[in-house]
Amino acid sequence: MRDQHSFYITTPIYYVNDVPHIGHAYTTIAADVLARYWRLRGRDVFFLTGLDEHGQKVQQAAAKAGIDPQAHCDKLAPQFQQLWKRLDISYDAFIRTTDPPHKKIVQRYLQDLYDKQLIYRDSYTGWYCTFDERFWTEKDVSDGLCPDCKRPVERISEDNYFFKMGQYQDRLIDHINAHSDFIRPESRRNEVLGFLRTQKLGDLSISRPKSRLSWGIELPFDKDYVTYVWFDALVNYLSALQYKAASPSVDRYWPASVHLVGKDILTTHAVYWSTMLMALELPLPDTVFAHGWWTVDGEKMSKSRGNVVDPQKMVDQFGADAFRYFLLREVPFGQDGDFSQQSMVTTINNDLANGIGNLLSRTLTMVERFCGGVIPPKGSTAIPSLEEEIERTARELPDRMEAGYAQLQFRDNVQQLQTLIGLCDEYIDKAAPWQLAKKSEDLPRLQTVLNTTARALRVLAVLLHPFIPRTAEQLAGQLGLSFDFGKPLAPDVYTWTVPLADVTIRRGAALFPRIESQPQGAKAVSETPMRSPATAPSTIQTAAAPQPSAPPQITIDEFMKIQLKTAKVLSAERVPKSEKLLKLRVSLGAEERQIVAGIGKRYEPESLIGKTIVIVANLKPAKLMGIESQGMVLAAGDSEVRGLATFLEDVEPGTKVK
RNA sequence: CGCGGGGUGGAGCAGCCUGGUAGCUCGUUGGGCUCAUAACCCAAAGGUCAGAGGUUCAAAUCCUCUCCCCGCAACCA
Repeated sequence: MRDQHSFYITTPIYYVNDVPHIGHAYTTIAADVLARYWRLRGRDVFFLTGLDEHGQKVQQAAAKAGIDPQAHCDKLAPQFQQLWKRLDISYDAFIRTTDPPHKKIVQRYLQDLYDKQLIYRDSYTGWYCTFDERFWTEKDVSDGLCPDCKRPVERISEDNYFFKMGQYQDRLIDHINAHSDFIRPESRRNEVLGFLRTQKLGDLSISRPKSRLSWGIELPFDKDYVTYVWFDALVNYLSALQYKAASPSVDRYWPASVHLVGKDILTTHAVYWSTMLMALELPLPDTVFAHGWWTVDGEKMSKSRGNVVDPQKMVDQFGADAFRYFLLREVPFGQDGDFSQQSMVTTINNDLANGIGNLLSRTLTMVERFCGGVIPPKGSTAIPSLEEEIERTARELPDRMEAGYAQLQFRDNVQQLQTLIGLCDEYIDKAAPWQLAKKSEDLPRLQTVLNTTARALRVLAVLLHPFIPRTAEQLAGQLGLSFDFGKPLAPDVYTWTVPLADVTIRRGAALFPRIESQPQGAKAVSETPMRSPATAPSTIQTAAAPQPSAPPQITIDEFMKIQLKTAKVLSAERVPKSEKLLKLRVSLGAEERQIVAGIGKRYEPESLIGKTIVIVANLKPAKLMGIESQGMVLAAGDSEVRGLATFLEDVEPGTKVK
């Protein structure tokens, strides 16, 4: 079992078929900040990230591209690795679930559980969605469509292997209760506890027959099956230690200190992974931390909206450090946040350009001008109260930051640093070194002002490093110091007490130039998701990513099976308790129909009365929230209704439409 | 009565558990300074803390009800 000195942090392994977006970057940057901080403090850090490369979607995409799945993965993997490089992610290992050693280890664990009779075979019947790679219950499926992605589901009955997850329910509840830091933030912990207390935890299917899915890790005890993707993926946290790190690394690093995850995969980690570990008789991680999600300009991020934020673009435009800083400073870690270009620019200008950048700039200029470019020793006091406050703040800062990091409160930590910067600005203004420089008898006071500020900057360089590694190095360098941030810093660097004097500064470019133009919103930078000039010669093969497949062509006969008719809306009202359903009574001339339509978000019921619309007249009736719907209205838009089909002329109700 | 989160100066949030002068960031206005990246400093304006009722010497904070918003679930025939 790992000793307290070591620190093992992980990100989820990202699905290789995904295009990297702000969410991937967020988790990984947060992990990097922690890793960098604890390395500086001398802990034995192991930082793992990587890729999940198995599963149906990879298999399909590869088939489509006409290449081997492994080749497909090899093609896509670099887009993540390149991004991490640009963002200065200091991972210690990058795992890919197609690594042969990983596969072996997964198989070993599977065999182990099978031998202990914790995995058994049973038959299962259900509706299966190929796209989502999951089964749905009868209740979930409507009209043969997957409730999630709306693609057709298939009725599948097959034998599968199940992990006896259910038997660990009580033990898991006890564990969560006994370890207040196990699931964080607290609201998430309550959520999981609520789930475990009120629902019976079932067993977990951990296999897929090869006939359906071949791209996976073969079950060691049945060569006709591969393992279910989560079993494969979660084990990465353990397997990486066995072949990616210096031996004996399981002992050295397990259990993990922090699994960082997005809130969407909390259950998987808190429940599946925990029970798997229990079954394997291994200790559970110290903390599973679920962070929030980003919206973009107030809207959900999605491919169809075209507002996916491309981290590469952000780096091109603002630089890696500014992007890193913004993500962790904008929102308390754990909560959801909104990304907008505007707030990004504001933050960069205020905190980085006008804050730390400007403080360094003004300090160095004065050292140059008044002290010949050499940081002067401390002289006599200039403004005792402020000097004391700066010193006290700087002395307390390391401990406060450490507490913040222990709680993963990045934003608080950043704000602490801003406080010190603000104090220094105030101090400079009030002490007015440019006035002191005019009289030689004020020289000792001038020296104190510049020395105090330089010392604060030294502290800031070190404490800023985890967030903005490259800039921190420049900052130290311009101060005439050289820190090797790759290694643990001598403890005294953190202490205010160490004198700083007679160092020749090396003034350089502005740390963060101010951004003057007010760009047009985040969309401008995100609309071209790929192939920016900077992502360079398309080594990144985007064509291999899954494309929405074109619908098959139909014949005129097939179309004629659909009977479309005009209908006049007689009455309309909302379906109680539904979000978007309207109950319409329509006239088809001879007959009347009741239709339930999901257009209540776009239209008020009253506004529809008297309108002539188009309906599908021969659709099999169905019940929606208990109300029968005898047809369907035609409207533009996919998940979001954009407009209702109607006519320029007055048309008799019941007229055929084709 | 589906589950949960929330409504605090123009914007975004903290404070609420453990009642006692309403705080932060941004923005706005006025002033100062000139070392600095039109940066920095100071000051000011701006809030019936969603609404109503209750408990209390005292309520943003505790209790009850109402209204509204946002997730999730159900629903897009």
